[in-house]
Amino acid sequence: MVTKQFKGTAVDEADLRRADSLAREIFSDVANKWALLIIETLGERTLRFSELRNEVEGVSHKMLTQNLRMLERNGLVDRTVYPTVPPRVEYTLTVSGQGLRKTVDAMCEWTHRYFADIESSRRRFDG
Amino acid sequence: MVTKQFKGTAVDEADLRRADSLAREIFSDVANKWALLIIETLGERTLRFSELRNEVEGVSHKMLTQNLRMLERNGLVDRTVYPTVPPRVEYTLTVSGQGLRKTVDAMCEWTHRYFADIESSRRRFDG
DNA sequence: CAGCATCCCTCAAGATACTG
DNA sequence: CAGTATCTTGAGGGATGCTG
Repeated sequence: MVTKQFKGTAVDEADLRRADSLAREIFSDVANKWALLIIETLGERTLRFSELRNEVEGVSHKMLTQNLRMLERNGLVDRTVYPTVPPRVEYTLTVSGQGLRKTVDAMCEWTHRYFADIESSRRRFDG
Repeated sequence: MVTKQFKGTAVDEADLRRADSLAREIFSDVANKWALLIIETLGERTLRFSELRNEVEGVSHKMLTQNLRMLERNGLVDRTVYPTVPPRVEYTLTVSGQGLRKTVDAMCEWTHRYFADIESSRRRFDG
């Protein structure tokens, strides 16, 4: 996230600042619990809204909608509407979404790897 | 994050459920903007509270304290207090903290890699 | 300097209800 | 079924002041 400054070169620093603030904005969008859980749950599958609702433990209708819109806006998920009655809407990760998913997978692996450490650290801290 | 159920084996399902809910709790602690930015900022360095405050763009005194406590509790950062006047407190990532940092690095790389895609996707969506 | 406590307010998020 | 809109609440987070 740290942007090199290239001070004294021809690089326009205003551009760098814009890019940096945009990067932080993307990071803020993506670095939140629900977004990451949705990405992890989607994985390589295609799921309907209601299926996601069931699989993402504890997410409300509203939060799911909001986060899916945000992920769609950033081009991380594709949204396909089938104009049937009742409507059917399917979500799937895009290429960039899959890319992010790999990093979320790594976070999950990290959780399992240090699970015991974390648990004991908590006990030490709390006691 | 998905825990295999091993249905019909000797594995105690209650244990699995406890582990699963703990994993989700850890994930919720860690998967938030400030925690990840702090981890990324610390990197391989050792920083004082005030240095972190300056380097983590936009973080308030209170949020920084809260998140550092949380990270300390989970054993991701070490906190060293030098009993001088005025006091000096230094923070550094632990081994597990470094492990998580690698995944955050990957997220940052992802941001830069898909930066242009995301920007254009946003324009398409907003227009 | 770092941390804690207090106050206060905004906005995030749940509940509910209505539409295509 | 999926999405949007409205209302309401309370927790998140800022500002301030005090302490070791």
